[in-house]
Amino acid sequence: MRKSGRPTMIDVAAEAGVSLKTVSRVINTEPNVDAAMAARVHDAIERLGYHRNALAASLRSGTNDTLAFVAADLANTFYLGVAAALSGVAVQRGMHVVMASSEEDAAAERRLALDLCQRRVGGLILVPAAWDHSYLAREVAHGTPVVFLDRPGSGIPADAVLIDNRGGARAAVVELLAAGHERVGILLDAPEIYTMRERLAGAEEAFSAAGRTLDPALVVSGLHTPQDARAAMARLLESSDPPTAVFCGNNRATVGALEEIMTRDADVDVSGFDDFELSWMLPRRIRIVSYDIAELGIRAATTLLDRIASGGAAEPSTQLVPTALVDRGGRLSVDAPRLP
Amino acid sequence: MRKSGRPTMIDVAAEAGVSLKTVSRVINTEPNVDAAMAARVHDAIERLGYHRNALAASLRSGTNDTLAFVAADLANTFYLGVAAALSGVAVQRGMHVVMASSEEDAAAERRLALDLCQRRVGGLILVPAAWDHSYLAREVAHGTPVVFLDRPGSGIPADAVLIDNRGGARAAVVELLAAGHERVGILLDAPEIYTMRERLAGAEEAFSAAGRTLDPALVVSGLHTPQDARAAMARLLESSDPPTAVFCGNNRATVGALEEIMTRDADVDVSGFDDFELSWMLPRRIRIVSYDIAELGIRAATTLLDRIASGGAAEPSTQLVPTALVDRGGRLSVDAPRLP
DNA sequence: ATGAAAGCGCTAACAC
DNA sequence: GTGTTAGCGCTTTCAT
Repeated sequence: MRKSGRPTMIDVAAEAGVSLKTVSRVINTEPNVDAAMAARVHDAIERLGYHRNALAASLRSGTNDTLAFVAADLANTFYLGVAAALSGVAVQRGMHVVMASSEEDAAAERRLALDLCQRRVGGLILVPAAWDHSYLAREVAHGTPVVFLDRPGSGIPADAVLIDNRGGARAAVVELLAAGHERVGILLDAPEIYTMRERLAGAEEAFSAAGRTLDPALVVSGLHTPQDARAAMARLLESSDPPTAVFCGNNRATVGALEEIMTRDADVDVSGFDDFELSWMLPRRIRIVSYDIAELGIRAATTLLDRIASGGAAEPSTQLVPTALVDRGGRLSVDAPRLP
Repeated sequence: MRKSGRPTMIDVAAEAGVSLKTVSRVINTEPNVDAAMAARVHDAIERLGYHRNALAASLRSGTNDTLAFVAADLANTFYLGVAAALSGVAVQRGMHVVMASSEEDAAAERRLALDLCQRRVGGLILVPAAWDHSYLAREVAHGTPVVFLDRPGSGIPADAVLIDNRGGARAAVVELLAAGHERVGILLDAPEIYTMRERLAGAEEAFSAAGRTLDPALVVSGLHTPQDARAAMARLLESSDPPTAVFCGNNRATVGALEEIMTRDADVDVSGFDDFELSWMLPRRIRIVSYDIAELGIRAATTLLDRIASGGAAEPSTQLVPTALVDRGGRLSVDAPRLP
């Protein structure tokens, strides 16, 4: 019997008067087991309060039913939404999800990712904070598939699930230009961030398509908080030739810009990437490049699970989640999105 | 060498020309290892691209550096905030966090919790969806500590980290009564939810303290979405003797009530439990029972980690995270909270 | 349809 | 200081 700890399969086998292997067969619902024998085993399991040690099973079989999600910032609702969606898909398919946050730090990402591989997770979903991911080459080669989310990775064969950043930004700016705006400000987070570069590129494409060029004086980068964005917006509005419209590269920039604009009651059209909670409650109408956050998580999870199931034969793919330009604010709509 | 898979400690030992145990010592930075030997081992590790198999280590040692967090609803920003805080504390102390969501379903909670115990997680942080947790008695007895979060559990010795629901609600309603409101509506989610019962009890305490009693006609329960709350608010406002103030039991109720009140431009004081994003941006002043979500996660994680470290000797404790009654909306404040 | 034996990769006792 | 020997609890051969 158990010496001090939990009951093991051996204890169950002894209790049921069968062999170890029979217990294993019953627990894993393998075929070719006598019903009466199975019943005896189940009885013994019940009596002993036995629970299978998944660690041991995983060690022996080499399989693992845990996925890992390394986000760039788990405190961000975006990644949290992704995590929830991921988790839902995984649990539905009998797997679990470990989550961790790199806090946008390349070294932390590397440490976490390798640490999770040490735990022999079944696969890795990674929001790149690092530039180069060849440090994962061995893990991928040894059968731990990786899916990049939100930003592309490099250095290893891996699938990627991204947002159509360029297309979404282009559509938003095309609209501003079509509305006759001559001076359009652009507020962005750090250019080191992939999505910011793509969104800026999208804005530039819109200008090119209109046969115009973006005024560098109206592009402000490195805005990390709404406060940064608010200050930047203030400077733009106080300049000699202020913008009449602004495109914001993410929801923090949008909120900051709005705060300044609303405080001044300035006449500036606002368009921004990323929806945010209660955006529909804003007293002023704005346009938002919106997309389905859950869709991102669902696609990443299914892509990873499929690759695990298939053994990783197929070519790495890159999926783009589409965006939509929508109205927010300006009225209290009845079909407001549910507060999570 | 490796037959097909990853290199093992044995491979490293062979490569470095030392024994298995020496490699183990080097990897676990045990004392009493010759520096030169350690260097040789590190070289071999580097050459082979060896990564320790944490599963095997955990199986053998019986310890596990993964914590599990079973939330009631991972799509809720509240639990996500908790999860992020938890995760931060855990990673800081060299542990990982697995997250799962019971979706407020007792059976799902049980399945998930036991499943995670099968994985021999080091400890469990649980938001109870079930009423009875004696199904975990064996796991707790076998050394898997449990901490209940947000709601108390039952049937097992376990720590709990809760919000001061009663105190917060009482303070909010005391204030409404002190402001001279004769008729105060109360909007709540399902009474099956512990926090709702506590918050209602707090409201009742406030009435008692004022020598008054709550009018049952003004208490509406079972409001799960903002839409439900909005409809309930509409009914209250259309009644023959409508309330002049309303206390909302959670942020969904607050948002729904506000939507109806703002649409009608009704003169109703609003006070609600739970802060929410952009609440400061509301065009109308409200009062919010606020608390530090991260604090909840941090306390739960440290409590669990301490219990794991101490072997679980101490008596189970219950901690109450304090609340504060704060102003929201009514103006654009400069010190707006950061958008996550 | 069932069982015996081997071993997954590592750590914990003991030797030396 | 270092090596040798046992297992952790399970799944996987392979035999019966």
